[in-house]
Amino acid sequence: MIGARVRGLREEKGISLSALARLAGVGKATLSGLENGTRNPTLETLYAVTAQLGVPLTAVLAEPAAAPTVHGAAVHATVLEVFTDADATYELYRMRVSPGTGQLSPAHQPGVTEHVTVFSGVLRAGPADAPSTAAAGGYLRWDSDVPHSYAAVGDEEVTASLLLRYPRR
Amino acid sequence: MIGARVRGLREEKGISLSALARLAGVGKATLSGLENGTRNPTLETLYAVTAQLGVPLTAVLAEPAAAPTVHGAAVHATVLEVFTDADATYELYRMRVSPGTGQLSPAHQPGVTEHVTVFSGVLRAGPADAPSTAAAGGYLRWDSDVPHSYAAVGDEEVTASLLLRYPRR
DNA sequence: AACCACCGTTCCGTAAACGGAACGCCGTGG
DNA sequence: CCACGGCGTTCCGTTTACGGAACGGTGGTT
Repeated sequence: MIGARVRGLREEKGISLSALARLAGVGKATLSGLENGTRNPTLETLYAVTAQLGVPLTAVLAEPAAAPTVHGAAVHATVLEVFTDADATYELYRMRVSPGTGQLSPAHQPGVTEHVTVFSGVLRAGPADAPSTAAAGGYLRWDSDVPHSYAAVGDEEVTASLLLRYPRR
Repeated sequence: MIGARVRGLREEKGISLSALARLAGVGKATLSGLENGTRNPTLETLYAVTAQLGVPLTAVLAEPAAAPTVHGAAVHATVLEVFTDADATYELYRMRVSPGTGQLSPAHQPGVTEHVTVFSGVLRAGPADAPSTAAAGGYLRWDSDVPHSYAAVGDEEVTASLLLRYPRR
């Protein structure tokens, strides 16, 4: 599954397995085995690869505790970073919302807030009974202790960053 | 360096190397080598150990030093992601601001905007002549075509995400 | 003292992750 | 048509991370 993430990131960059192996200074056999999950890579190997992909190691490591990716009818989100401090835990996602049907998410714990900055497209999101709208460069924030919705306005896919803040209990 | 973190976490728990190795199901030689940095562990090994320590893998992984970073007197930022679409280019940073002296950044091109979500601490930032303040969970946004400043309020380090938006010219 | 339990390191044979080279496959072009 | 280059996979010899067993050191008990 970490192999799938590496492969996904690589294909997103439009670069071949051979080229990435060359750039990262690892054997093609190594990278092939890593992507296919038939090897158990060392940190050194994994770091060489992720560094060339321009992402932190954490971007490809599955977190059993927190939901690494959130899938839904319209929303696809991948974790960029998880951060914990004395007061709260933060999860930073890269989010895509497909045009068409929206998506409804159930309520989180009280105190949880969501913060969205829109990269491209127009997003309508927030509490299910009172969503707001933001275009590229815009920002939305809401308390997510009630059911909330996400939807792309128009027929363009929305790209955004989503920050989830879980206060310490 | 990752070995030092593992050792620190283990000693924090007041548990011996032998005991942790037994719990995690790895050899004492393996754990010893890992803590002393004389081995280059596989993911499997590292995960077995961190799981017994009760921390996520990310807790012991050093921040990727090879990632592009922007340094300043008080601000330290690393790129998480760069994204380009038809209208603009976005750069998403993880940012830390040290307490004490603030930092002044020169103006960017007209139309460039900055968006900050604070993770921890209290940040005062924005146009140099009219900065705003935000605490953990707060959000700031400003047009950065004028000189702008960043400063930590109080003596706690600020952690935040910074999104820079460069409209297409 | 001797004994014991446990500590962390080192030694060593085995298992496996490594890189390089070969392989088959597929578009391009002479 | 058949080279040719680049692709991803597989084969294979080398390197090295692995666990078990020894080792010396330390503190507690009799």
